[in-house]
Amino acid sequence: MSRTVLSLPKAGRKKQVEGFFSRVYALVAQIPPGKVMTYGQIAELLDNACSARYVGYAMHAAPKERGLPCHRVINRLGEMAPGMAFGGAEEQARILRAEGAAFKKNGRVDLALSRFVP
DNA sequence: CATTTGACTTTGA
DNA sequence: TTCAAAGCCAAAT
Repeated sequence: MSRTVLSLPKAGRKKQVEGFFSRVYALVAQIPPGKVMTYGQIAELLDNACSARYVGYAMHAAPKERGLPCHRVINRLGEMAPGMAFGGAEEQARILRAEGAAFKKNGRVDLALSRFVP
């Protein structure tokens, strides 16, 4: 099977793993509650030195223990991670709504209002 | 060092 | 908004 999950830096690993992932973590950690950011937005803030694809990938490898509000990071459509990254898209939407994020009738986040702009 | 893959984005229809 | 295809960059094997 193709694990290819790029295994995120394990806690027991050496230092200096902080390459691209930690950078995303730091940025996501700066997202205030009630606000969300798109992968492309983060990628752009990272000096465009990376592709939006990898930004989301950093989330996939982002350990929740790190206190990383990955649930505030969504795609440009205002949708969250497919499948179950947080327990379900509905659960995810509920969390963002609890933080005060603006939601559209479509059930998606209103990026026009909840987009975090540094 | 080359290949593969991916929580995305953009453009066109 | 949705569907489809291409582009993109970085890390793992």
